[in-house]
This record gives sequence, C-alpha cells and structure tokens, in this order.
Amino acid sequence: MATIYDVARLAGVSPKTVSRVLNRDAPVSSKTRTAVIQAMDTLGYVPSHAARSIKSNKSGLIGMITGAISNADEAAAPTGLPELFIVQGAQAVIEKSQKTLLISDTGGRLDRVPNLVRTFQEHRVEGILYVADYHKPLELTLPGQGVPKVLINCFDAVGTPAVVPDDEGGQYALTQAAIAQGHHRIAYLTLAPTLEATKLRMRGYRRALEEAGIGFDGALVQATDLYGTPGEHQLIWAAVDKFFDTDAPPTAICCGNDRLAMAVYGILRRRGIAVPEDVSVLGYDDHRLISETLFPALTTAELPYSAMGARAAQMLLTLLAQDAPSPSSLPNAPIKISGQIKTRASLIAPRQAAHGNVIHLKGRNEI
Amino acid sequence: MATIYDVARLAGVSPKTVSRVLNRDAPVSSKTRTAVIQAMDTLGYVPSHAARSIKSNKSGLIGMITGAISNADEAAAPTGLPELFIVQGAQAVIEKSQKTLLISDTGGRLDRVPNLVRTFQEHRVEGILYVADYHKPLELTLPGQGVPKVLINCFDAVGTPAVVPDDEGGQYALTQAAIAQGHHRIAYLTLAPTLEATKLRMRGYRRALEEAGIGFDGALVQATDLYGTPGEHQLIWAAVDKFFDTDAPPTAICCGNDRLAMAVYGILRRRGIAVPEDVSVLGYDDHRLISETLFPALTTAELPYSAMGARAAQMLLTLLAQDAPSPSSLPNAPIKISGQIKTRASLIAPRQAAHGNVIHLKGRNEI
DNA sequence: TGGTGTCATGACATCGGTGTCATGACCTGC
DNA sequence: GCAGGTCATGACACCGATGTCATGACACCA
Repeated sequence: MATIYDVARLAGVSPKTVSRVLNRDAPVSSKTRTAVIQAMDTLGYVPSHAARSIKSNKSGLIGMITGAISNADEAAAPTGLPELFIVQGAQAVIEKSQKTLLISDTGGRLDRVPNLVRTFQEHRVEGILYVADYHKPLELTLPGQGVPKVLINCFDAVGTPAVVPDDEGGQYALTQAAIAQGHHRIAYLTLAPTLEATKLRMRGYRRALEEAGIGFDGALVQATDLYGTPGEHQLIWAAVDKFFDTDAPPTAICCGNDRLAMAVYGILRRRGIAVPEDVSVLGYDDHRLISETLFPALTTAELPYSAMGARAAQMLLTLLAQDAPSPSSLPNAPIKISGQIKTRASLIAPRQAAHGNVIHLKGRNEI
Repeated sequence: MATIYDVARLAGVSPKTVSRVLNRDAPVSSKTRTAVIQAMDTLGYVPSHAARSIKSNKSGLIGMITGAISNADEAAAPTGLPELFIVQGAQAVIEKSQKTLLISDTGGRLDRVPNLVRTFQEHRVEGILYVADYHKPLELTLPGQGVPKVLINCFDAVGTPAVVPDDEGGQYALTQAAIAQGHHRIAYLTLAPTLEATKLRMRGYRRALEEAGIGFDGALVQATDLYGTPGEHQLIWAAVDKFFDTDAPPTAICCGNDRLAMAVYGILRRRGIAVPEDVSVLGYDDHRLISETLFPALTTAELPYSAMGARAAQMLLTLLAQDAPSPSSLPNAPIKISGQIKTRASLIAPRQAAHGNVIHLKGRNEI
C-alpha cells in the first residue's frame, strides 16, 4: 500500500505538503494541489488510520459488546426480540457521528468479555456500549477502567449509565388497552417469573387492573419457564387448559412475548377457540415478523430495542464530547425507554356474555 | 493511556525490554520480567494496536460489508432469512483465526459501499467479505483494488471468489421429499419470478417432478411478487384460491419461504382446510423462529446462511495465508452450499383420494 | 589470567503520518 | 531600494511500538 512518502516523491513535493492537501489545513498553491491529487490517485493512496491515530491520540472508534450475532438463532433467548435491533439503533447514531463502530460478539459466553474489552483497549476505543440479551442486572464487572461506558438492557449497582426498557409501563398500557375494549377477565401467560421483565410487567398488569377496579385473580396468571426447551409447548398447553377449564374463562390473554402468542394461536385453534372472536390475544415485543404475519395480526407492546440502542449511543457520544471525565451530568438511575402499543386485529371487544362472567367473577371474589 | 515508555520508566528498564516481556521473543531475566509485569498492571498498560500495526504492516483486520444490521427488520427483504446468519457463520471462523472482524453496515444503500471500502482501506484491512441480502448478481463494482475479497450470496462476471446457496438442489430435494410421501399434485407458490432463487428453484422443482414421471402443470404454480407490501396478503389469498377452485386441487403446497408458508397456514385455516391432513405445506429457509414455532411445525429446506458465511471466511483466510496474490487455486465459479431438508409435521402422505386426482390429472394432461 | 561464548539489556532507527518552526520567494509601501 | 509582511513550502521531531545491532556482565575453559 502506497504511503504519503510515495505520493510526495511522485508529486515532487514534501510529505508535509501532501498532508496539507489531504487535510486542507494550510494553503497550497493550486498547481501543487493538482499534482498531489494526481499522484494520490495514480498510486491509489489511502492514508493510514493507524499512523494518524498514533499521533493524534484519537482512534475515532466506539466498541460494542453484544451477543446479537451468535444469537441470530433468536429462539434461544428468553425474550423474543433479537438483540440486533439494539445494535441497529446504536449503529445508526454512531455512524452519523463520523465514528466507527467496532462490534464484538461474546458468543454468549461472559468469560470472553474481558478479552473483548482488552482488544478494544488495544484499539484505543473512545467508549464502550455493552448490550445484554434481555433486561437483567449486569452479571459481571466490566474491565476497562477509565473508558466511558453505557449499558444497554442491563444495569449495575454502581451507577454506570444505563438504558433499559420500561417494562412496567408497557404491560400497564397493554392491559389498559384490553380493559378499554371492555375486557375484565384478562389472563396473563408470563415468561419465567425470575426475569426482570416478568416482575416489572406483572406490576404494570396489576396496577392497570387495580385502577380499573378489577380484582386480581391468581388463577388467571400462569408462568412458562422452559423457554425454548422441548417441554415448553406442553407447558403452554397446560396453562391454556387451566385458563379455559373453569366457569369463568378469560376473554383476553396477554402473553409474555409474541412468540408465545404465536404458540397460543395454534393451541387455541386446536381447542376450537377462535381468535379474536372467542378470545383476544395480546403479545409483547412487537417482533414484526410475527406480529404482522400472524393471522389475525397481533396486538402487542413494542419492546423499543432500536430506540434504546440509539439513546444509549447518544449518551455515550455526549459523555465523550464533554472533555471533563465527570459523569456528573448523567442521571444515576437507568433511563427507561417506553414503547408504543400496537393495536391490531387480535384484540376486539369481548362477547356480551363475557360481561356476565365478570359479574359472576366479582361475586366469587367477594366470598 | 499509559505507553510502553511509562512502563519502562516505572520498571527501570528500557522500552525494548518491556517489548520483550510482552512478546516473549527474547530471554528476559525473571527478576526483570516480574518488575515489568508489575509495572504493567500498576499502570493498566495495554499495547497500542495502531503502533504495532504501523511497524509490522499487518492490521489483523478483516472487513465485512453487509446490510444485516439495518435489515434487522427482516420482513423487508425479499427472502425471509436474516443476513445476520451469514455474519454469524463468518464471524465464528474469523474469530478463531485471531483476526478481528470489522463490520460495516450499508444501511441498504449501495452508494455507501465505496465509502465503507475506503474506511476499510484506511484501517488496512487484509481482506473483505461482501454480503448480499439475498441471492443475486453483484450490483456494483467493488473498489479496493488489490484487497482480497470474497462475495457471499452474490456473484460477479469476472470470477471474484463467491459463495452462494444451492437453490436448485434445495428445491429439488424438497420436492422429492413430497413425492416420496406419495404426493403428485404439488403446488408451488413462488417468490418474485425475477429472483435468482426463484429461477433456480423452479428448475429443481421441475427436475424432481420430471424424474418422478409427474407432468408439470402450470396451474399449480403461482408467484407472489409484492413481498412485504400491503397487497401481498391479498395476492396470497388469490393464489390459494386458484389452487383450490379446481377439480384437482394440490395435496401439497411448496412456498417460496417460511414466512409465506406462515401466511398460507392462516389462509388455509380460514378456508377450513386442515394442515397437514387435507394439504401438506412446505417452506424454504428453515427460519427456525417460524418453522419450529408454527403449529404444526413446518417441513422446509434449510437456506444454509451460516455455513455460507463460514465457508467464505475460510476461503478468505486461505487466500490471505498463501503469500502469493494469485487467486489461481480458487475455482472460477461460485461455490454452491447445500442445505438440509428439515422434515416436520406439516408434511404427511396425502389422503388416498389424492391418488384418484393424480390419475384424473394425467388424463387431462394427455388431452 | 586472558580469550571466547552466552546471556541480558539498551541505543537507535524505523513505520506513516502530523505539529512546530524555519526558510525563501514575492509583494507592499515609504 | 529597502524594511516588513504574507504566502507556499520544507526540515525535523514526535507519536508508540519493534527490528537490528552493539555492549557490558558473567561464566567457562585452557
């Protein structure tokens, strides 16, 4: 690969003058400039990033640690939306900032993270974005002291800047949407109870019921915690059975994610229960491949991964822009990003009969 | 960030000795070594990749150009499987080779590619992997003369090394699988006819029929070319209508991809046609999120994206390993990668009645 | 005791750019 | 015609590593 010296020799000038043409940082006579440019493309010259960054002490690189690539096989993740959407949001922002994003995949193995950070440090990244595959507490201490970092989809106890989804708000709004359609018997088929998302969304679900004056019925909540395993489908069957083998079956079912909703569609069909005429179904994530392709299309809450990625990238760029290494201007608590409710054909008003059930239920609850 | 000089000063040795400790390329007394290591982690020293690569003239970087990130919203692509799987396969191989993969996203805009290549050249990448979003001829001339390249999912006319899916072989094997179950009336709901994949797969479909002595019936082939647009669903409805509003409806339907199959499931259900009892359904891609979650699970042909990525990465590494820049050892034609047939519940033998239909059909064809 | 060889270490140049400062050509005004 | 100023350009050092070669300490053997 040609160097600036080759160009200088060919153009009959000094390397410094070539540099001036490249950077337009000092006047160069137009005759000289032409000769230099001519020489540059005769040789196919491209300046070396390494040589520049060594002198300027700026790499222009942002590192991102994620499992999005090895997780392409998304069905393996406990929540359904691919991490890739987070990468997408962040990459779009970083690209506009004229910096280069360096993506490193963990292969799902946390023990590799220190090595990835080390590689980032060798490349002198200016900041690091750490992406978790689903909303959770950060499971390790990130090395790389002194490098600004922003966490995405996870959070730690020491106040590292973080961006997470507003799970409680999402499920709250989704439940409200069902209530607004007239539903009172709203079942909730959750993801594993230990998940951060499940805990927060359950709060949202209960709060929405409470505010509407609907009593909480534990029989309407079932958990599926074998996500992605062969036993999962049976578990979902069993949960649906429990919902419907009662006097007061639900008129709407909220599912922990869109994929779960997809499975529920198939099971309800086998049981001869029509969606949405007999029962409305609601998902979570707005994984459009599913929510828009299912028939009927799925009402769901958006898990705003792309927006989270974008927001985190902006935060990091802001951190880098302020010379002082003081993260004081940042809030201490994770930033929560809300998603929209996507209302589609799978949610309609319950049959009139459902109203009777509700009254029946209330009677039962008052015993 | 600390430099090798800082470490040397703190350890009371010369920078060169620190270098020797780092690279273990010359003997260092154990006393000195200990002092140096001590100094290194007191300072949190990490060697600069830039400084190293400038001297060695080796970057250890491989560039990859893809739209996988901005395409996360996969429904937009004319074929259903996310490009990300290609990235996954390639990244796994590159990582093992101790090189660093630099991923650049095109944002779906070809006019950005030259800039991406230029950035790669600034970083002195040793090779470039170019990934297309679906099987197609390469749509531009890649700049970056002199940098070894391998194309994935696309091909050019000048013999650039390339890796593509074996579309003909896949559809051939899939059709054979249906025939082996006793099907003779096999419909084919294709993707857009202009697609490389459609042309090749149609060949495979016809070849399988021919070899089984089954006449080709144009009425059993319908194309859907409004992929991802609002009109798409109506088009699929219309196609299914045509298949079934005849005397001799198909007993199996091959779909251009899994997503199309998913839509067909919904439509058949509305028409009261049971899958697989009344009609078997076959997909293409083995997009597991769909094929394994649909009920009944979908029989489909694997689109071997991950294997393609891995193979291409290996080819590139081989090219780099042989010092001579002669691509002579590589075949001139694109390498075709075959996928497996995944047999699942959506394909069973046709009802006995179907046999009658076949005879009926043959009669018709002979008129 | 001095010659020879091995071992550990350092001085110095170099990679490809860029910042700093110097230099020479040319123009301006008195 | 000469001081003073602007403009275009070059010489040189430096960034952080590493390759080459030199050097000094020490052990070994005759």
